[in-house]
Amino acid sequence: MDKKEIAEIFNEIGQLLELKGENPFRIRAYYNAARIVESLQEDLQYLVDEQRLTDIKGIGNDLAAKITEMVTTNRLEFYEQLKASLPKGLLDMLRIPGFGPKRAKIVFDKLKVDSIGKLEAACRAGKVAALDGFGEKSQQKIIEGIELVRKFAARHHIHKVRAAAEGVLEALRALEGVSRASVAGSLRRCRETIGDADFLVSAKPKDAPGIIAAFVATPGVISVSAQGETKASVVLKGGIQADLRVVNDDQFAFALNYFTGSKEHNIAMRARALRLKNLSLNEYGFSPAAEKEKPSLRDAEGRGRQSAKELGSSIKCKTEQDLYAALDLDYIEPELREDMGEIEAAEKGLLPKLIEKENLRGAFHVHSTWSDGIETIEAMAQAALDLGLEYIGIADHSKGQRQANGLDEKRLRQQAEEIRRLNSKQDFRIFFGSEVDILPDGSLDFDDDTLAVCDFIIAAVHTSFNLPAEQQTARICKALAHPQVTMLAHPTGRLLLEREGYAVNMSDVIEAAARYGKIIELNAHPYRLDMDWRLWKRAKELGVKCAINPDAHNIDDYQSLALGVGIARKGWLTKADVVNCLPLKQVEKMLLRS
DNA sequence: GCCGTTTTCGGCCCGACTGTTTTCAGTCG
Repeated sequence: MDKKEIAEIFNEIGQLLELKGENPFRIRAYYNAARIVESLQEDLQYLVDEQRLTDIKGIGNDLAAKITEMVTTNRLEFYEQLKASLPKGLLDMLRIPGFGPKRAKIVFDKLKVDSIGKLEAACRAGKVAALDGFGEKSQQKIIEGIELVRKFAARHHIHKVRAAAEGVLEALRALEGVSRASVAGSLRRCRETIGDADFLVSAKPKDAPGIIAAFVATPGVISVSAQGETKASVVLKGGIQADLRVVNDDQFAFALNYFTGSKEHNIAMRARALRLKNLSLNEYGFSPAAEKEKPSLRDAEGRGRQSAKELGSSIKCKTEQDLYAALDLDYIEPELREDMGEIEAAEKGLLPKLIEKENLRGAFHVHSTWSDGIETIEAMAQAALDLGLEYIGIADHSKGQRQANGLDEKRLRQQAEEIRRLNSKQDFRIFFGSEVDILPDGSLDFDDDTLAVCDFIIAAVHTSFNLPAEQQTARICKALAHPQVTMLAHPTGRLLLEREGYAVNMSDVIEAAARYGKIIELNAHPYRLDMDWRLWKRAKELGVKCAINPDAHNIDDYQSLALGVGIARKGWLTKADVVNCLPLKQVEKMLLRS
């Protein structure tokens, strides 16, 4: 079993234990282990062989034994038994919003409901409302939740959520009484996919209800899931869940930090506040750590909450920078907040200076009317110049892409002429490349003499998506070994290709790129946004360079470069890691060398 | 199930909202 499979099993164990009503801390240990294993960089087999699993924080004797069992025998007895003890459909039901393990257990015990289908039938028959702790409203919410699950099963692509969020944020900023407003959550952290869009606003308490009311009435809101005095949840067009919180301005930095997350980063921050300063940290501020038997904050209707707020004012933080400083940490950019080493690095002053959008001086992988682009080379070059870039790399499709009007050897040489002509008459450099198909056996769509016509070659998989992972990986690694290949296009092509059954072992691909000194493209195109940020972190460690490319087929596609930079930041990439941050002269040198 | 300048037990982050309660449990982030 590989890391991903093991992580999935640990996650599932966590859910199953929740359904059984197990100790929540034991459950957390499994979720935690899933995350740790998935992002582990060392080879699992080595760790098992050398019995070093327990050296990893969060993995004790028990989990180490379970990992060892999975690695060596390809199964886990404990998991098999656990799974067999509960009906399979129970896990599915947890995907229904507002319907967690406790309720799943109740409907199963009382009504023998063990699937989403049966749950829906029971709701429609009015049986769920009659249960203790349930009612008409819960029953209706479950029905709506089931509809939502069916309609919008997946997380949303960040391009889509960003576009929807921009309008909402603008509307919030324009509201009477709003002093500061920001997006938060995974949108701010720049995850490739987003579960829901989080918004945070600061305002005087008296203005909060009006702001909430305006938020739920924002154009684009199709339904309201929850509406309180300081918090509301809605569904935006396209099925995007959006949450808003309103806080006082002196709480804004704390709340922004809290709601930006990640959850794991928050937990680490709170633990640090307790350990180092004996302070309790929440979304409103710092407060002295509570005594052992803490008085119930709920009892004294309102007063408890108020006193917590008063205590919170003991250390003021106007900005998140202040907050990190209060915990003796350098400021941590939102993209890094995954509890993947950023806190340790911030403590030691070792955080990298992340790449900025302004650092980009050019972009490779631009298409034109020569293949399937909708603009001429000249128009694409002009648009790039208007954006402040100094160069682009044209890379139209090779002859294998017939449907995309791929260029054969003859047209490729004609295109070389055209680009030479354009370069001679304008003060902007166009590099001449080709997006060459990697054939199923790993060879390239052009012979070496033809490849030599180009300044650079982007190798790309466009066919045989459904090869077994091992074969797919070997195919790509073979192409990377080709001396004339400069970079690899859309290495995972996740969002487009996963649907086609595309599977590739990216760790091997990154290692091959390191071995042969090849560049890996970070494809920022909306349909191809590439590679998990953990993989970019790995690539950086191995010294593999990245090219943030728009895969542009029209002028608007350049806009996605900004998002590409966000993902690169998430992978801890700096200017030095990204080849299109290089000035023109150095790019020329680099391409001539290869 | 993990962890330990309070280490082999007793902790483990914290609060809002909802719907069902008449004092709270469940869920979510």
